Amino acid sequence: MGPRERYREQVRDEVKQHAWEQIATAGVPALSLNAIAKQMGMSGPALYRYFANRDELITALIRDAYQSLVDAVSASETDVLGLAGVIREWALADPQRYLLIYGTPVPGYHAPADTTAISDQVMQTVVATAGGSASAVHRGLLFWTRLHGVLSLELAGHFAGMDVDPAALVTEEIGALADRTGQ
Amino acid sequence: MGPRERYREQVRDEVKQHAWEQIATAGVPALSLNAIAKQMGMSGPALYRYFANRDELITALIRDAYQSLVDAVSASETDVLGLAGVIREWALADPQRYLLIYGTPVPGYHAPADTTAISDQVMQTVVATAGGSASAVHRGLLFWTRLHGVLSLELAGHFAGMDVDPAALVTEEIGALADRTGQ
DNA sequence: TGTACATCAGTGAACGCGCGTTCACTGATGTAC
DNA sequence: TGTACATCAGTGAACGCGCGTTCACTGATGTAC
Repeated sequence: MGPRERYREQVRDEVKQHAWEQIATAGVPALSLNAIAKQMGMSGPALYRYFANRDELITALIRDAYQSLVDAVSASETDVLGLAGVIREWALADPQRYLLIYGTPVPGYHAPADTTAISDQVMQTVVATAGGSASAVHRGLLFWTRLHGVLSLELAGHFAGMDVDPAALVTEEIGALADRTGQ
Repeated sequence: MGPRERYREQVRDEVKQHAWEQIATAGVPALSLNAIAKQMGMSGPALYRYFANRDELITALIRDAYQSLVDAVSASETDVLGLAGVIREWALADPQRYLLIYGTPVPGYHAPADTTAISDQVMQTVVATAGGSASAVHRGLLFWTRLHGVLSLELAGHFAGMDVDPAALVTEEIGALADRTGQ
């Protein structure tokens, strides 16, 4: 990798970093190439050296988000309950990153096929941790729906003023699943 | 209610109807007063007779969505499993209506206090149907997180190509909850 | 029943804004001899 | 080690667009006498 290529990677990373900050502040729809360029002290068109267009930048962010989740999930060798904790921590560490993947889909935007491949990897880890048998696939599915149910309502702020302990809820729901192992 | 007032209501309703169509097509962020006016054969500024600004229109939509859910939920006198079915049907009938309430929140937008009051009504029905005791509140919570877990993943298309029957999942998860009644 | 007046729906022009994206160009940087 | 050339990052101007919103105005509609 020559010096020019290395520089390209650095700038691409910096652009993505600013993109995440924008998403965190005002959501995906407000993500603007011009605004990012301004933040970086560059002119708008300069970014087109690094991303073909706005959609390609969003795609890169989604890919990174999935990859980061796969990494977090692969690195942890625990039981189902531990796995749920890892995923929850990952989501809470950067809510917008979780919501970019599992939040309300942006109408009109279609993720490229290879991101689906990465997301399957997450599911595989879930299934593997849940057991490995045929019914484990089913338990893996329940793992997802239960965790996502608590997590997405928590991140959306729907527990506000309801005296709810989301962490305890996750422990309860996923713990009950773990007890079913071997049934 | 005089004829002018009646006419106002009609136009407001028509505006909201077009707004829902726009949301269904391109999501909330793409909702535009000018575009709605054009669809109705009016000039943009005309809509300001009916809604003070864009945010007030969105608030009206959210209020209507909540109210519609409360109506659907109040009208059905069934058990927990039936209630889950009613809510799921309501969500599937108009996914964007469900997502406007329980989807990824729009950063920067804060719903007025009275919509929170209506959403509490939904929760009350859930709790009442789940039983009525103190632990029923807890079961009501689990009802929500489990149903929302399946439903939101289904609407977001995350079950695509996974050979999943969402209706069966809901039946299984909510059914298991119902069995815990009296514990 | 007919007229006079007040109310209010809707128009068109205008403002300022920021967006994505293209294009021709400058100037710095890396590379090959 | 020094020079010549090709590569490529970044600029500034420009295009067309649609947005939310304000404002002065016209013309129709309902209301009071």
